[in-house]
Amino acid sequence: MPITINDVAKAAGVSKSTVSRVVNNIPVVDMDTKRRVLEVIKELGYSPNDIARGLATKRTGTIGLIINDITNPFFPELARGVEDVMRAYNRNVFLCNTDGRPEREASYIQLLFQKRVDGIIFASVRIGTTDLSALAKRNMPFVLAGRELSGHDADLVIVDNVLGGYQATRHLLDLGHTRIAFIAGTQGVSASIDREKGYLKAMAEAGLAADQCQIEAGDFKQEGGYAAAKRLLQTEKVPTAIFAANDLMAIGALEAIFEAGLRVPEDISLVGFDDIPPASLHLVQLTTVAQPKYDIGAIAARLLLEKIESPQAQREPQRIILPPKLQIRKTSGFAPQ
Amino acid sequence: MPITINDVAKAAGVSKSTVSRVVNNIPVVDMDTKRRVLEVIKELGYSPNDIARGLATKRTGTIGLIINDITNPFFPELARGVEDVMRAYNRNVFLCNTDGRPEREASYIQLLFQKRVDGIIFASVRIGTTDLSALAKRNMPFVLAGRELSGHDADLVIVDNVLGGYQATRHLLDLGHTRIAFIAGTQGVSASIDREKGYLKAMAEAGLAADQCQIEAGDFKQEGGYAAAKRLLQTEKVPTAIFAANDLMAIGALEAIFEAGLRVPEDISLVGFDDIPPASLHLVQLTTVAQPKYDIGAIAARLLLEKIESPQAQREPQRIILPPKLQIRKTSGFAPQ
DNA sequence: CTGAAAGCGCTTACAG
DNA sequence: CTGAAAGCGCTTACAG
Repeated sequence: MPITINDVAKAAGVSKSTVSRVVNNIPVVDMDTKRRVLEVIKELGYSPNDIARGLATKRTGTIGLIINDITNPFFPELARGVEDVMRAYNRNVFLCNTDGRPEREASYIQLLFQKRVDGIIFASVRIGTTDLSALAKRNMPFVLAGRELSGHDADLVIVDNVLGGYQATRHLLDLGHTRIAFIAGTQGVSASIDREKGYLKAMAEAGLAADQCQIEAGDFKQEGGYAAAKRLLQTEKVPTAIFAANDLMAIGALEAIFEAGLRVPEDISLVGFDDIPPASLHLVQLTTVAQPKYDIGAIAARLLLEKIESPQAQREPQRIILPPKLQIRKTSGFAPQ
Repeated sequence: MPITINDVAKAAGVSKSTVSRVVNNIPVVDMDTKRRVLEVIKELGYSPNDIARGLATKRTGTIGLIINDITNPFFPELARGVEDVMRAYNRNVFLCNTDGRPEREASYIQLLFQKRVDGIIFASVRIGTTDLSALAKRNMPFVLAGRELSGHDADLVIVDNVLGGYQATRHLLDLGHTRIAFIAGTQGVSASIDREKGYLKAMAEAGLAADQCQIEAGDFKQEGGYAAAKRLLQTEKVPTAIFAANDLMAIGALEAIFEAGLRVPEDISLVGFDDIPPASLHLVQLTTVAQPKYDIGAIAARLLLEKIESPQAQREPQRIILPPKLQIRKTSGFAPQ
């Protein structure tokens, strides 16, 4: 049996109240008794039961991190960001993969409720409205990371997707391209919509009308990027540059381009978004718009801790918008004549 | 305030004992009262407090997953494996990154104790002996995934590293190579030692004496592979093939080889180990020995659940050895004349 | 500065 | 089949 606060109290000749006070560093207790209790704790190897503490205080020191899939290279860095700050505050984080499936998200939220987590971070997942009201009903603190939630202003931290899309397109325009295609991400997702906005804005500024824009549907996955690029290469006016709404699709597009026997960037330039680790591989060298993935996670974690610490503070939801950073590598070059 | 078992009991006109019984599906309770209680539960939206339950039962339904770094592409799949089976059993998993630092590992173990996890999975981390005795003292169920622990036979699930090393080397020998170098992983780690054993065995079988083997020190990281390959390329007898103890180092080696102006596989063949996602990228196409990463995680999770469910069963520790699979891609070819 | 007591929300023998 | 009671290991007013 693990030893409890009672064992310590008995051995130190004090009440468990005092033991509790020294464990929680409540300054009232006498120097000498504190020392004695501390000694006994060390001697017995006592470590407090956070479950019992959680029942008494209604704080468990745990949070949930809900993501699509840790196997998608966008997420590990973000997860590290949240874990690192949570660890610094002695919090533990539950890893929850939903694969973007609403029923899984709902059941995970339910499970996290039962585990009485102190809060939840939703990273790049779409939250259903029923889930949202469930969160509200329980008064569960949460923050959004990497994706907006239309029609609901929650605390969130994201990159400036419009600006990022603009930067990518601007870069291509500066290289002399005019036939620039855009491969969109999953339909209806704010990240894709905003990157597209940036693309359209840059195109318009360059005097290229909307009907000169080519937008191809994608899904944020490698296969979707591959298929979209394939379609683009079969159009009458093959673009000289492609901006893909994320790196996974850009990598898929790269494959399609090579299969078609074209060179990058001599024949076609390519720009992605995210800067996932494979993008910087020596063999890939993808030009892309980097998101501060680690920071997104870390800042979201700090924001959540704030909300947990001062739940009564009915302050406005915070929207933290981080700057994207164009990372020029080898897949973008001057437009062919 | 969230509603409790007492609220349900009152509303249903029964004692909380019966509510508890229907919640836990204990078959004794009468059909009608069960139905009534179930109705009230639905109506009130009651969900049991797992913290309180945990205090009473000494089971929290949580486990810890201790890994080096989720950002290392080896781990996400393994983590998915454990999470998927834990989710299927309504368990939650705490993600713990240690970066291989012993003090972090120790403090995480401590934290997980306090959270009263039901068990711990250690994936590819070295467990210190003090940590080991702490686990034993607390009677904490644990299993090892992906790495052995010399001098202690715990439950573990790993790939057959000796066989994998043998397969990789054999493949190179079959292609006519004789000057085959090996880039080792972190010193003293069983995975590296065993892969080297497989390498030496294959070399010996081919009649190549130990003094014809070139072994270069590495660290399982990309930079280490890069540096090791650089050194190999500067030796008198540049090898015609390199077997790196993992893919990250193989990718680093690839970079060094290209920088030296050599072609792969025409000038040098390269084989890795693990089959991490970047290895299969169209642009990389690394020949490698695949580990069933997902399965390692999933099987470790099942093993841990077994241990948790029947702690008294003093059965022998189980050693589950999974077969590796040679994945031939584009970085290995016939030896040059 | 310290202790006794109540309470957090469950489970589980023990009676009936 | 059901309920009253004790207990899980803490915290936290409340007295003193």
